Amino acid sequence: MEGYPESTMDKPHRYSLDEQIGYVLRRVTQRHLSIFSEAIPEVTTTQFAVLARLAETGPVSQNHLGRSTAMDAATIKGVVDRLAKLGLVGTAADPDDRRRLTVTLTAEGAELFEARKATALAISRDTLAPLDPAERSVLMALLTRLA
Amino acid sequence: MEGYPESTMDKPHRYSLDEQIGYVLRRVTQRHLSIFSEAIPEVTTTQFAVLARLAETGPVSQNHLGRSTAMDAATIKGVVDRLAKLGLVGTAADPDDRRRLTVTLTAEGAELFEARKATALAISRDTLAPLDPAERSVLMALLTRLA
DNA sequence: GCACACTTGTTGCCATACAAACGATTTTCA
DNA sequence: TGAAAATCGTTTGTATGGCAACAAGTGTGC
Repeated sequence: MEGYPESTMDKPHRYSLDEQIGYVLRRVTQRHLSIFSEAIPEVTTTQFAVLARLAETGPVSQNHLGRSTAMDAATIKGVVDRLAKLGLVGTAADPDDRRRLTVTLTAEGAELFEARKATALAISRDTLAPLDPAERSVLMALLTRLA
Repeated sequence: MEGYPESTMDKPHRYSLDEQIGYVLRRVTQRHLSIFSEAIPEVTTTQFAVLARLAETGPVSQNHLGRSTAMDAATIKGVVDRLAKLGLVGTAADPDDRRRLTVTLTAEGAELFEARKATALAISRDTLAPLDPAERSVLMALLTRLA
């Protein structure tokens, strides 16, 4: 029971919303999404994540793509559908496994990703702008351990 | 380095999705939401945030409540509607300003909040569990500066 | 006193996010 | 081999979260 003043026994448990990790995470995420959509209006953050992963790994099944981008099967389906409608990815049946749907980056998708890559990196920097370089490293290291 | 000039020099700009702040934030948030819904299935994180704020400040207008919990006017309406359906908050017209809708914590709402307060604090601790106390303080301080 | 600007709440649309249920297919193993 | 288990994609339902447009009410300046 070490390290938590204000709790553990029979104390009143003051609850300060503004100091809760979940609330702070939500606000930081909101700010980041705002910066992103301002700089890259063509696609959303999750859509861009899918493009980035496809550019990294090449064609993969839809389910596998979802797992590698931290998306539920239902969620990745919606994202892929919208990217397909935008012409940025294509889908094809897998001849070896008829359950599988292989997702591929189209030429337009690859082009858009390459064209916005530098901007996306700038967005990450802008999100972390209030911190100095050393603090950014610390934050990223700590956050990564919570993921 | 102002603006988003496509690329400062002509560097290749490697883009690693897993090292981007937005992606890490999303994954940490997912883990937190999972811990929360497991421990407090009755309401969602945003709904609990509204209960907490109401418990702190007493009755307020719906719009003001939204601003003080970082929610869009459209979002806070949905949250209040669902909390009202659960009987945890009540709404009443403001006699002085007929546009205003005053939101109040009901007895059940106040009771639920008091009963789950300690659990909610435990959820915050669980989310930060992979870090030691000193690291938790650093993370919260840095994150707060990004909000 | 009155046009104009602002605020408040509402609605609709789109995009995640997850749970649950389902059909089709593939794999496993008794 | 053949039934059970696992996987894959889909659909539905619920809940955020943002944007845009809107009506109604309030306030201000002239």
